[in-house]
Amino acid sequence: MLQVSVLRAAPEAVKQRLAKKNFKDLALVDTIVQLDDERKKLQASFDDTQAKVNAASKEIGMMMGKGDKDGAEVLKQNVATWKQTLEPLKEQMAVVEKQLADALVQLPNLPAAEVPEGKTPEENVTVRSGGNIPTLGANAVPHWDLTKKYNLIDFELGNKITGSGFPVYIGKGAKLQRALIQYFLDFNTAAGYTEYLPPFMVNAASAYATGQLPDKEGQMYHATEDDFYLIPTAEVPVTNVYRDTILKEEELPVKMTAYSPCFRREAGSYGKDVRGLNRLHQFEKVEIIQIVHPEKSYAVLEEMVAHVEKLLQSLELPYRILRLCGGDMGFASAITYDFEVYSAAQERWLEVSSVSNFENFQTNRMKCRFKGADGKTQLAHSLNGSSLALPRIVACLLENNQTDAGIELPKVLQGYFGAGIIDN
RNA sequence: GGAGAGCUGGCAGAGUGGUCGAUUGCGGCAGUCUUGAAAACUGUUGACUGUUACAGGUCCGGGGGUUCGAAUCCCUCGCUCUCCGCCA
Repeated sequence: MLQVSVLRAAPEAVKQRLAKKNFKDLALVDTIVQLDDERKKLQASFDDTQAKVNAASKEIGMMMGKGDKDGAEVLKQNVATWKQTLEPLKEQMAVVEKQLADALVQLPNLPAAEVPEGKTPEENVTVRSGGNIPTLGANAVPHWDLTKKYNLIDFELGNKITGSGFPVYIGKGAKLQRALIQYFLDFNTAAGYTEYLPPFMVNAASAYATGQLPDKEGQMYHATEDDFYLIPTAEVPVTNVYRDTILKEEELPVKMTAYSPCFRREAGSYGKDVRGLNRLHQFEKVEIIQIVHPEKSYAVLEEMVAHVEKLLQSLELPYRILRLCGGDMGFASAITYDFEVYSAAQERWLEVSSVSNFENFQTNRMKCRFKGADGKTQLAHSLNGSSLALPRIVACLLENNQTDAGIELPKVLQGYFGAGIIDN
């Protein structure tokens, strides 16, 4: 959530930047400043009266001590009168504060200067690409045929047990998942990330802190009996490690990585987009998260992009890195790089990672701060990225590396998988 | 699931109706001493809000209540610990 102080300082500049993000309701900025004015006015009036009540109460105590019951009685009358004016003020404040908070959470984060203009995915900018797009033989097939051929994943069985979008990994398919998770975690911890294994359900406060609530409530599975949400990404529990925390400056940067299954309701998608492993209700993902000094967050962003790129290179997959345009970026992000790998049999690019700098948008909501060398407390910056999401990586590994003998695995996975090829 | 105890500042731990936003110790920071460090001594050290700066206001697990006045009394919710039961 944006800081009101930022809006107050330069409302017109804020509107311009919001417009870049394709945000329509720009008048909301003025509304928020007005509500904040009103809030301050009410608060000042309330505080003044409260101060009088406090002073009088103290005096009553002293009078009682001296035995001046009559004097105390007079003051009690005064306090009673003041308190009557306090009640309506309190109610008005509650209303204004609620309106202010409701309005504030509707504003998305401001895009960074280097975010390209644009409204649709077509306007994203390709930063660079790497790897080789393979030329497949005439008998090459998409991954949903390969998983059947080698008995790696049973989608229909998942339908029976749970519903569509909940695949069942079997035999070598299950082992490949385990190999990838372990490889990704090892790759991340080798780069200095501390591994976490977080809860897969969170309470509402945690979901609110990372911005899943209130805007994306419908996208999470909700266990209503206990009011817990199944996590849509490890970002939610792991970022919340530092909710309501004041770090010491020397504790930064905080680097965390976590594997978790991810649960997404993702209603309303059809056809080829959701076939096979392209879009699921449950999938595996390894996430990286950093909490850093505000002055360093953009350098760290580049570091994280390079990290994910190195990981993709080690998997020998053809990839490209996109800088998302303003209109295609997420709500909380100031800048986002998407990583896509090329699915040779489907002949399309699939998103496998998204690396973002949230600046202080998340940390403001979470109250994640640090105490600087000057003794001042200020908000930290947070960043995260997938490193990596499994299903589409698996889709590309299977499709791009299919041969008559079986699926050839990249070198880095062979030790983890225990073989160099997936065959019958 | 049953019974009991508890939740106070980074940590430990006082405080049971009135100058308490909170004694004290540890830790942190600054200084004295020292070639330097340690020890010792002295001072300092919560967050939020508000103001140009003061002042002022709020916060003792969350919420509500009693009272002129609540960390302290009452209600309620949450959590932690101990014992018993059950259990991967």
